[in-house]
Amino acid sequence: MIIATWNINSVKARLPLLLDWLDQAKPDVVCLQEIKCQTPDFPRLELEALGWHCVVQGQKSYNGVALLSREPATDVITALPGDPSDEQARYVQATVSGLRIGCLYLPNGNPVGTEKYPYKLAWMDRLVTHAEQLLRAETPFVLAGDYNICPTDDDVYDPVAWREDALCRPESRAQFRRLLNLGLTEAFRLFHPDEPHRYSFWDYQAGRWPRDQGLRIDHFLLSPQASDRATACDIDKTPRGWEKASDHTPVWCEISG
DNA sequence: ATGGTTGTTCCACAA
Repeated sequence: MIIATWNINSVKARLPLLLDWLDQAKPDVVCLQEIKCQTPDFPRLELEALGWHCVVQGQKSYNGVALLSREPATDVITALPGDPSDEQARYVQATVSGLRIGCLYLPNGNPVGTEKYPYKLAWMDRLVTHAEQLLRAETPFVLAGDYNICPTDDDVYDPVAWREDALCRPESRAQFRRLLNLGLTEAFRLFHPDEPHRYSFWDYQAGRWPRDQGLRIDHFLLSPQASDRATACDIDKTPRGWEKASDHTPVWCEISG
């Protein structure tokens, strides 16, 4: 079973590229972030006609997440628990073929010094609490998405320039490590322990893509039972080079059984 | 020090 995560930066602007990539990569589950549309405006009919089941949590203008699956999705959750007043569409979760899959779009947190940064850290508090709850069930799960966190300096093209950014600050990285310390495994590093400078995002500005100056911020965190079954994880750079590309490229993980 | 894009919406903001 191939699970992919892709921040597509508007599902409407990116639908042709999404359909091309689904056709050639043939994933079984796709976690999408930044669909940037309200739920009724999601291209559900087009995707269902191609055999996809869709779980969608949209929002006007910003954010928005969706989970596509070849097999039906059950036990759907459309918000991260822990703050009923949070109206930002950043989390959906469903069970597909016995595997529980969370699709998340973690807050960016910039500029640090505004309310955006504490919102990010508080959102990660809630994610830690939610992961603890999932672990108690002792069933395999995957938390996939745009974490807006560079876990280490190896994941940044210029660590000094990015040191104070919300994606790299020590408090952000400490929150990410709390997830690992629960017993979750970061899938890309499991299979690529000695490959610094592998990125999943390249800014549109300043020639970052042609110079390969990127960040690795799209991740898979695996529960112990999911980690046991993981067979591969990699970044598919190809779609970032296409015309009208998203600034993120897909990351995928294979889970056996 | 500067660089200088994209999508959505409205006359900026978020990334």
